[in-house]
Amino acid sequence: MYRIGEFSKMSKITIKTLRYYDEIGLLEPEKVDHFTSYRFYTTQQLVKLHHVQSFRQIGLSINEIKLIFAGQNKKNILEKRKSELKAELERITDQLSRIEFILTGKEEEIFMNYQAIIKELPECIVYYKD
Amino acid sequence: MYRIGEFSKMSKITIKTLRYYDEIGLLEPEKVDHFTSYRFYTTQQLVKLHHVQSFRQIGLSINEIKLIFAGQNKKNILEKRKSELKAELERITDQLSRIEFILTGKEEEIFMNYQAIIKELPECIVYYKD
DNA sequence: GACACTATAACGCGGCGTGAGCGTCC
DNA sequence: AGGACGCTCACGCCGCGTTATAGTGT
Repeated sequence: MYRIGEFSKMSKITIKTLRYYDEIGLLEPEKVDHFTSYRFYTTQQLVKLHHVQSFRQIGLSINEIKLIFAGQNKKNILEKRKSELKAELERITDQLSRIEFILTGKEEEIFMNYQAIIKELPECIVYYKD
Repeated sequence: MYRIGEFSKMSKITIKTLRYYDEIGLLEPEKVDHFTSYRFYTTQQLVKLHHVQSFRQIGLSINEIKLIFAGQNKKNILEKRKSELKAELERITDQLSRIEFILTGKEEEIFMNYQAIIKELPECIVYYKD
């Protein structure tokens, strides 16, 4: 039985995070002293916490990790995360190309034309598409 | 002069976001009626808001956008964002390979060995590296 | 008077970090 | 008795979305 500080050092998870995981019911200590409210952990929790860490490392939300612990199909959740990551990948490459676009100065020209249009049609529905 | 609802439709930015941008000083309306507190926008704000949108689209934080409007070196901020995106890219490829690792079932074996070690050395410093 | 429009204020989200202000162990 | 350790609130972050409640315009 380890107290929270020692357990924190073993797992390299901050005390605050451990208390948070307890609060939300993700990882509860083996025992809690009724009088002092001190938390006590065992190696069992260490193993589970290690699982939590590896799931966090691939970007699963805490709720998703809870679902896995509750017996939900792990493969489905991982596949879902995989498609999220692919979407993120697209977003990032899109953002990178947009940045390049701006850095090469092409955006300035477009913007100037754009202002010209607005000056020409000050009350028009240039933007208004619905 | 457009009221917030019309301006929202023109820019396709929600009313709530427009009010938020006003509140934090990112984009203030041209005029605010002293009596009714109604906000009034012009095409000038429409142009600026368009800029905000394109900066948001590349993932800049609102503070960074404020800095650009305040005259800070735009190129530096964009380069900084670029390096952040490259870091994100690495994180994503790492997460994807970790997921593949778990999905191919290799992780189970490691985990089982790991539990065996813990059982053999229940009070040892297996995790304790510092 | 109905109904669309506007306003402010306060809370929620995720995953903790950061204090304040206490009690406990050795 | 002092210092390291533990506890429980409660607020901060970011970029808004979501009610709730009330005033304004036509």
